[in-house]
Amino acid sequence: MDQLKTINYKLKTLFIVGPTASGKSALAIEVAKSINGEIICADSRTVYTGLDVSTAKPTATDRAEVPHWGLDLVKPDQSYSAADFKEYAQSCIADIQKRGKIPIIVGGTGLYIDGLFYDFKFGPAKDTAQRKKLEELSIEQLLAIISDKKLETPENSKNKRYLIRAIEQGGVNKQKNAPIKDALIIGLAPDRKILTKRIADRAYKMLEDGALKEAEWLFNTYGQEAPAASSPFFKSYKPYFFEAKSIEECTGQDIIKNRQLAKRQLTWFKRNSNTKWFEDTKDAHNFVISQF
RNA sequence: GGCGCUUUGGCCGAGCAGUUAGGCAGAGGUCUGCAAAACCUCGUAGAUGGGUGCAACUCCCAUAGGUGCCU
Repeated sequence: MDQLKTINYKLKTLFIVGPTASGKSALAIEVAKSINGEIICADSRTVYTGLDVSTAKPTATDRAEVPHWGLDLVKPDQSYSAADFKEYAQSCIADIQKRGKIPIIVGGTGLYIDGLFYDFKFGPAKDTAQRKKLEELSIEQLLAIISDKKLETPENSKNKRYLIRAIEQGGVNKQKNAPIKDALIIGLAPDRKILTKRIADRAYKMLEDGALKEAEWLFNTYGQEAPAASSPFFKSYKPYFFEAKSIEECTGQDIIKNRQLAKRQLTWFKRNSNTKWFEDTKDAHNFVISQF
C-alpha cells in the first residue's frame, strides 16, 4: 500500500485501451471529468474529417464536456501514420500537462498506443514513389531484394507490407524501449458475448444516424481507394453502392468485420503486461480515481 | 400418383474408385511510418441401410429429405 502511494502522486498520464465498442470513449469522458483530464484519441479513423458517425467519433456534446484531441486532423484522401500520430500526440501531452491537467490517451489503434507508450523510434518516412514500385513486385522478388541487400527478413515474411517496409528502412526495427514513466494503462474488455451484442447494436445505430450518407460522400468525393475507406464500415457497404447488394447483407458483413477487428485488437493489447484489465466500466472508473 | 434430378464438414462449393480442392464463418497468432490495415497457423466431411470391388465420398439397389416436370 505504501508503495502504491508513492506511485500515486507521480502519475501524469493515463492510457485507456480496448476493442471497438467496448465503451472506452464513454469511460474516458467520465474519468476525465473526475481527474481533470483531457482526451487524446488514438484512433486511426477519427483523424479523418467528414466521417463522424461512420467512425463513431466523439460527438459535439462529448467534446463540449471534455476537450478532445486527435480528431479531424486530415482529409479522407490523405495518409496518416503511427509516426505522425506520435509526434502530434506528444505535443498534445506536453501541452495538457503544462496546463496542469491529465492527458488521457484513449484508443483502439494498438500501434498508435504502443508508439507512445513504448516511445517507439520510427524509421524513415515512406517514399511514396518507391513504395509504389515495390508494391508491384511479388513476395519472392521482395525477398530476393532483402537477401541481396543482406537485410534481416521480417518474421512475417509472407506479408508484402512488412517486406516493403524492411527494404525502405534497411532492416527490421525491433528496438524495444521501456514504457514511458509515470503512466497508468488500463484496458476495457467486456465479456465477449456482450461485446458482440454491442458491436451489432452499434452497426444498426450507425445506419439510423446516417452513416450511409457519409459513405456515399466518401466514395463520390475521394473514391473507393482513399485511405479513410479502408475501415470495416466502408468495405462492408461498398457492395451496396457498387454491386446492388442489400443493406441487410452489408450490415451482416459489417458486424462480422468489426467482431474480427475486436479480436485482433484484444490480441494486440493483451501483449502489454502493464495493462490493468477491467470488464466493467464502473470498476475501471473507480480504480483510475483511486490512482490519480 | 408417374418420370427425372439431387443430398458433401457450421455455411457455400469442386474433383476423384485408392495420395482425401477451395471459399466463408469460427479459433489462435504476428505486428515499430498504410494498423478499423496487412499477414500467418488450425478443419479427413461425404443423408441412412445394404451391395459390388483388394479398395467407395466416388459404382449399384433400397429408404428418407429436398427439388423439377407431368397427370
